[in-house]
Amino acid sequence: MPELPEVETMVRGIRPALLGRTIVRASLSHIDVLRGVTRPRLLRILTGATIHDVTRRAKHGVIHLERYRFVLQPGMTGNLLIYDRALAAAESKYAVLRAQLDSGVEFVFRDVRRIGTLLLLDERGWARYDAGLGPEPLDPGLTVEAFAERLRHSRAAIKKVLMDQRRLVGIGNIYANEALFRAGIDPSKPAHRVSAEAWPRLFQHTQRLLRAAIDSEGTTFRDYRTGTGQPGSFQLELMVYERQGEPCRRCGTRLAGTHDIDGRITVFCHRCQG
DNA sequence: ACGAGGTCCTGCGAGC
DNA sequence: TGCTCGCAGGACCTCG
Repeated sequence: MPELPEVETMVRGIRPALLGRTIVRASLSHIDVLRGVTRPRLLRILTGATIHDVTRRAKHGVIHLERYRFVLQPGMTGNLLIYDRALAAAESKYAVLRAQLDSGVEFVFRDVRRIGTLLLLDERGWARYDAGLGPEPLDPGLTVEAFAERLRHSRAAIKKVLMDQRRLVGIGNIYANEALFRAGIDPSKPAHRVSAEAWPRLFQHTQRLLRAAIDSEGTTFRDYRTGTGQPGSFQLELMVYERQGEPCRRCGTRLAGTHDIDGRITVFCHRCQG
């Protein structure tokens, strides 16, 4: 489930191969991933386009073309991949978008479940898209005050608020669970009741967690791979996610699992996250 | 304005 | 063995 660290890793992985390259041929196997653009139009614009930059915004990859930004939202099982060889049958089966570069390398958006989406935005569209997203948690300009201010007014559970991309981007279910454990905050606590002294802790642990996960090239359970096809390794460092029923790594208490918040699996330690 | 809940997708594993 | 069903969840939508 690509969240900020996974998308950052994929973008870093594909960037060197894409930078300055021209797309000589493009194909799209399913149109249900497209938003606001038709297949003929997308392929017409991609073909012959030169890639000026590849960046990340929130949990999305952004391929900068001359007049457009091509936004790839991996969703749950989406991958941004570079191949310097022919694809095996199993690899091409789920290759939703394929783009041959003038270097001979192939860029692929692979997505088994196709919850992922593709957007082609002009400058106005990009501005609207960007404005609808919250700040980047690793932006050096983001202060603890601004972080807390954006989250603390909601009456919803802090875990749900932390995952709300309009308030703060990049955090999904895995890192929300992990950040709240590391900060010692009960995931079900309404955000407006989180204590003043807990916000700096949450801010610091969230940043530290995301940086560590990037260093480990993300968390791989099943589908996620780096831009060059390697699994990440942060799954080895998870404290709570996928560990319900197992002992807390800090105090040994049996970790609780619940679907009570936003219908998503929440794992936490009753003792460490009182 | 805000929050809750439904929908899209397919592979996988549990249960019968 | 072979089937059904529930679940995984990011983004987006509608409804209250």
